[in-house]
Amino acid sequence: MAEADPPGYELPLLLFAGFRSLIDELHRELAAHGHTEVRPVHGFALQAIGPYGASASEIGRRLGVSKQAAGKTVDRLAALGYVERADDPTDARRKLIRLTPRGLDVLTRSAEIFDRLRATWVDRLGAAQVNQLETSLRTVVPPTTFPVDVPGWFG
Amino acid sequence: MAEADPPGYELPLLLFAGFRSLIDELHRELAAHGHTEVRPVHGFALQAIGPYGASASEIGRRLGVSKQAAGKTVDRLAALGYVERADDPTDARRKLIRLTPRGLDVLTRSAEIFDRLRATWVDRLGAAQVNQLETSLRTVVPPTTFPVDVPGWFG
DNA sequence: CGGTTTCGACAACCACGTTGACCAGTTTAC
DNA sequence: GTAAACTGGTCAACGTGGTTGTCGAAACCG
Repeated sequence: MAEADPPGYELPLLLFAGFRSLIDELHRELAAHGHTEVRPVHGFALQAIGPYGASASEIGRRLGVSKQAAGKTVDRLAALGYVERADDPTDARRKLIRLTPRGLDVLTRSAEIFDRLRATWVDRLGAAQVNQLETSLRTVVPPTTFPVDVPGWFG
Repeated sequence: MAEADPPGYELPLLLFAGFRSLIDELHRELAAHGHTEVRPVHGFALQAIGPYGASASEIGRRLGVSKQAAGKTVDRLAALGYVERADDPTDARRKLIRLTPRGLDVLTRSAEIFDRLRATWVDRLGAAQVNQLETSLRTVVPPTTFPVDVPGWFG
């Protein structure tokens, strides 16, 4: 006979709880390495800036928010010492946002931490299950909302 | 040799994209049924209120936010017509927050929509895969952060 | 009874998003 | 080459969802 399917609302809850547990753990670890002020939103922004820098408008487009919102986030990241603004010699309007060493540090550390976190999932589920989980998700998530285009939808 | 594991950051991104795609679709459908103003946060709050009602402080505790924040959310939900405040005859301090028919409607509709959404995942992945995905997640998410205790972490 | 706790509300504040407006600088079209 | 159109960054006003602190009224408990 048919297996008793759980109610549909459990799926989003589980996805969210899984995501959240990873993000919470990430920020616990980051805080333990001196990055106590950085918040999930900042991580997405730093990722959007990337190693080569970007303009505020570009960041906004990558994140799916207005350039004004991106500008505010850059203000905040600059105040925290994660990025710095530099004039663009080829375009006097543009300000190039670049990661500081501290900003780069949070990015590389995040990558390490995520790798370690994934490894703990492999420990508990096995590599096959984790790969399966990833391929399953990859086939159902609409590619347009991936990889960035993240914030703003919650509030 | 070892299979090439994806970088660790892909896992949270996939989880989030999966969650987000479901929530986005939910709110598209709700909007199509007249619930155009309700936001994801409100859904969690309505769920926390439940069919028997709750006080604002209780809602705050269930959601993991302050009673003041819960009170503001209740204000908004009341303005949108999803809940109403009633005096508690057994405790003159308390105000009982109850779902209006409209509030109940959004909840029952959400349940239907989530069921339908899960069914589309089953169509694309097969029942076994979806069940597998759910059991995998169930084993790795810390039970303390489940099922509620949701908002406030992002901002 | 009196001390402590709890509920709901008010105020001030913060983080992060939105629009609209504006200037300065760059591109494009004629 | 100049005028028009577009683009980048910033300022202002506002909305929403959080926070803490304070407070009076009601309930609980010794």
